[in-house]
Amino acid sequence: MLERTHLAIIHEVHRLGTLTAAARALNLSQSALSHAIRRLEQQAGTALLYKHGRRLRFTEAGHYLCGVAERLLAQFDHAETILGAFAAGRKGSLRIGVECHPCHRWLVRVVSPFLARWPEVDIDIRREFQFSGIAALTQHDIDMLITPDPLGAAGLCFTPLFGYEMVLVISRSHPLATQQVARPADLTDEILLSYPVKDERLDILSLFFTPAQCRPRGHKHVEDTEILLRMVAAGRGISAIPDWLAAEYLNELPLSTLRLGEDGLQKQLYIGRRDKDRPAPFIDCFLEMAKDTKPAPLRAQGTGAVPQKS
Amino acid sequence: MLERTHLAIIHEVHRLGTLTAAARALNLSQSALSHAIRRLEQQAGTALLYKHGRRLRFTEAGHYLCGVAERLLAQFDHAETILGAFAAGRKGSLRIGVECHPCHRWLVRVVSPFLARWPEVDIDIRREFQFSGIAALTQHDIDMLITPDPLGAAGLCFTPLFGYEMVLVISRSHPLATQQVARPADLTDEILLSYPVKDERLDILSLFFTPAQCRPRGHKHVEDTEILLRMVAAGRGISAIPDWLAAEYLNELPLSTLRLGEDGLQKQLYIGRRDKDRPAPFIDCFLEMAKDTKPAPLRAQGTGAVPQKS
DNA sequence: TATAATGATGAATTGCTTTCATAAAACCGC
DNA sequence: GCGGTTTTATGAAAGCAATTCATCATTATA
Repeated sequence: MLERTHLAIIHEVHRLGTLTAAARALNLSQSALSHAIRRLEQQAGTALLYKHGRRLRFTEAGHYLCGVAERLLAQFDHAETILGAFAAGRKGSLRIGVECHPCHRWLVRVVSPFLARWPEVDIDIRREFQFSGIAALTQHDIDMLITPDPLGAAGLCFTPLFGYEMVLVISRSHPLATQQVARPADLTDEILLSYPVKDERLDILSLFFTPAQCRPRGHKHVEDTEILLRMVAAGRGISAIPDWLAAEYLNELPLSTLRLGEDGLQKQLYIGRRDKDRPAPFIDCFLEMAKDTKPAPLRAQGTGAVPQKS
Repeated sequence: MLERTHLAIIHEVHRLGTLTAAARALNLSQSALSHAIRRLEQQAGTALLYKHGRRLRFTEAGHYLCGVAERLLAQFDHAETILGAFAAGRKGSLRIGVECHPCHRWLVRVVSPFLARWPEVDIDIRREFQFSGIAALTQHDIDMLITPDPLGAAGLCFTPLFGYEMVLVISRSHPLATQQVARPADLTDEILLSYPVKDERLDILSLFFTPAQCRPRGHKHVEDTEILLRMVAAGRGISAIPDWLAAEYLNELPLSTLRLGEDGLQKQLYIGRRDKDRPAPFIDCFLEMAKDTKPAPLRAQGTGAVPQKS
């Protein structure tokens, strides 16, 4: 069986011209090389080298193998370099799951500088999970989960990123736009626009409407934030989004924000990972960068909700 | 050091899912694989596999190595196949030296069918040698030499291919065109046209003029047979070429051929090789095909020389 | 022609790989 | 939940293949 050592021997003999020199270069005895080549020749069934004077020359088969050696040895070396990068924690991939739909905008602000700092790390962002984000994390489908709902599961740990408030967005021409606070009963005649997520994962339903035992008149799913907010601005529905996300659109679109209930709908974003993951420097770094990247808070405005400390 | 066996193990574990199955496939014990992987991981400084339930899953580094394995193992397999072809004598290269300029036309008639029969054999034809063709053969610069002058040298052997006669070619309108035989003294006023070869290697000089102690009025070198013969046909000189080569042009060009001296200038073409060369089937085959490819003899014609038995 | 350099070879040794025996963990069916 | 089964991990012993050592043969060099 052709082995890497054989290729190394062939290569060095070709490079240095003599067995003796090649042996020195490989920290082996001349005898070892002679034996090794002989064995290889017997296995291959063809000569690779022949004596010419007191030096060695390559047969055709030997020359061929020489070319193979050059190519393969380079690939071995490269593979070991990459493996070294893995070992040093420079290289890797980070599959990030996001359970919070509007977080995408914030996430790209973390990812861009991260990619610049860790050129050998690949990032993959996933938003769809077969069961839940937590399950995907435990099953090693993803390496990190960004979620507002840190459901405990064995072997996972969650780090808080920042707090925010879910606010109601309505058209600026909406009758309620003059109020500061919205109550469930005020909204029973509205159409709720939300990301395409199961009802139980929509805070405005589970934490606002349901406790008050009422619900909006209708509910439609919209995939894209921009489109969702334009529909709200056009008076075709209401929605609940994080305050910092609303902040980004208040100048662009005729929107107003209202607090959801007296105390507001306070949330916290978490980043979760597996406890036992080998501590890769770039993972820690991603965490640091994520923690340091706070979204711009919602500026207080006439008809808007008061922003929360984050 | 990353070895082929490591790659094979990684590959089989990936393919079959469990160490036990991979061990069976590799005719090794499960323990051997476990130890081998552990060693590799320690050397690499990074985990490659981790337990997930009672099975194994790949880490990122492991996955990377898996890709490396797939590529490298394929290359190893391919290299061994090629080596097998060398061993079986299907593959190789044949560097053929030609010391007889006009033989090129004959040689292509041998080479074309040979290449079709031995698709894995490369042929390289060389006509220029640093010293001589014989030297090139002994020094392994070429593997075969086609020459009319089998100068003995230790370790070489020559096989006769066919006999031929060097004939004088002159323009059909030349005064001598009516004769059958040319004598040196008849040609002292002519311009000799020859291939660009040293004088001592020109038979018409060393075997025809020099013994008669005379020489042609002038001597010019022409590289290309076609051009050389067109110049002869135009009356701008005379030349000596093999009878079978002349035969090919007698219909196309207004040429006449004359015997050089009473007995003609008889030659024999040989193919030489090194004694100790491993007997590659394709080399023997080339020899057979060369022996079987006789050039078309010169048809007897009114003003031409009588063709020799070959 | 003596000398140095190089490769080849056989026997002894070394060292790595493999196996064996066994433990530990995890899944499966009842 | 609890044996039974499947799978990996591990330490010690065994086996085997690669390496070395000592030496010879050959060839180039001064």
